Amino acid sequence: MSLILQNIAKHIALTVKEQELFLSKIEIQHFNSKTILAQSGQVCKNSYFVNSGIVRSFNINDNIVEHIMTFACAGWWISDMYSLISQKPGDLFIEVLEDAEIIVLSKENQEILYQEIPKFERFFRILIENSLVANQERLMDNLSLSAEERFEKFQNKYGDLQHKIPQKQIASYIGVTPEFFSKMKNRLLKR
Amino acid sequence: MSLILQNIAKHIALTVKEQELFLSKIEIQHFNSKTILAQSGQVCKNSYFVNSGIVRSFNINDNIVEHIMTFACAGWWISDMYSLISQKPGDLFIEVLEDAEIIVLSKENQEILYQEIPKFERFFRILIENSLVANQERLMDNLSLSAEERFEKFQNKYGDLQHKIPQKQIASYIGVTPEFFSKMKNRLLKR
DNA sequence: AATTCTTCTTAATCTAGGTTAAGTGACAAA
DNA sequence: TTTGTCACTTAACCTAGATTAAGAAGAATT
Repeated sequence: MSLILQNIAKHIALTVKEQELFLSKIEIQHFNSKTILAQSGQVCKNSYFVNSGIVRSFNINDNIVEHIMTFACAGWWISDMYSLISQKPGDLFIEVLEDAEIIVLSKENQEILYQEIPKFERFFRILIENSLVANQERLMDNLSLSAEERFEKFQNKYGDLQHKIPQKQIASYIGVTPEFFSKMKNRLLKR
Repeated sequence: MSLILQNIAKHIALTVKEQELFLSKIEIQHFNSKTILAQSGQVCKNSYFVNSGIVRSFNINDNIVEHIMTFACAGWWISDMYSLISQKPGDLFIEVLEDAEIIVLSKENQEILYQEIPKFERFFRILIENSLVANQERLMDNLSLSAEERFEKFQNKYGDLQHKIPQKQIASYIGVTPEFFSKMKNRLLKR
């Protein structure tokens, strides 16, 4: 539970009362692997903060091909921002990859937090700024780097996550087919 | 001048006094085409709001290849978010493509606005949320769509901008070489 | 008017990564 | 124990888009 308070304390200072109010607005839940937290075609109602376990978000295009938007491990927030903001049906799935303890913050409670503790505007602004920066970097990487270089960046960003998830999901994240990823990985091992 | 007040009014309501305070914190400047507003390797000190004209941000990788992050036309904000937030040297250039009237908001004044009119936390949070969503969509498009489809999306997003800028910059935005773009365009015309 | 730059084009050739297909091993269900 | 499913591999072949190079036409400098 302290993980999320630490996460908040990095950016804003809450009084004890504010902490209590915040805690009253969230819910801790345990989800098993393969649980779907949000679905393409439906309105996303929550933000999720991962206490433990692994979660991913991805979309599926016409072809049945999955593309991973992001992974979230302990200490990360995850949601379908488009759907959450617009309250229209989104096109992301959010799925638990490894049994997880997750803090659920509903959209309504988030709005209430903004009203009751305006500092949370700042907190979430900073969170989103950081996501935006990370996302812009990833976009540029996809425009200018080779698959090998993108894999290297993935490794730096996610550390040992690579050994906890099926490798076809790493392929999907860096934007290549599982077959090509397998070939590439072997090429790298032989060096 | 009213353009930026409209832009703000879309998300937060300011009193007349607050409007005046805001206006005292910004500066209107006119820049000619080719002016560089921010440079790779330097700390970005401002956010820019385009009143008229066209601006772009891009980076240059080892090879001398440019990759366009975004275009900004009248009514759009543009900056190097990474550098602006972290106040470390960035890797984007921001350049005027067509003579422009631009509102300059310095990082310091932006921080002052947050303090004096906390509603601005909300305003910029919403702006950044929208950028994040747009950026995530573009990332997914780059992972899953062909060059042709990405061009179509560019056209939908930027309308007649395509006739105001050199076509090699469209190529750079969608992530192909100018040669390939030229070929592709002719293929499309022949349909 | 001549020169230089820049943008755009065309075409030949090349390659990173995709597609298809077949096979292996691990493990879960029946 | 068999059947199925899933993750991964290997290999042959294919293609979107890159690279290289050359030339044309307009715009900008001299």
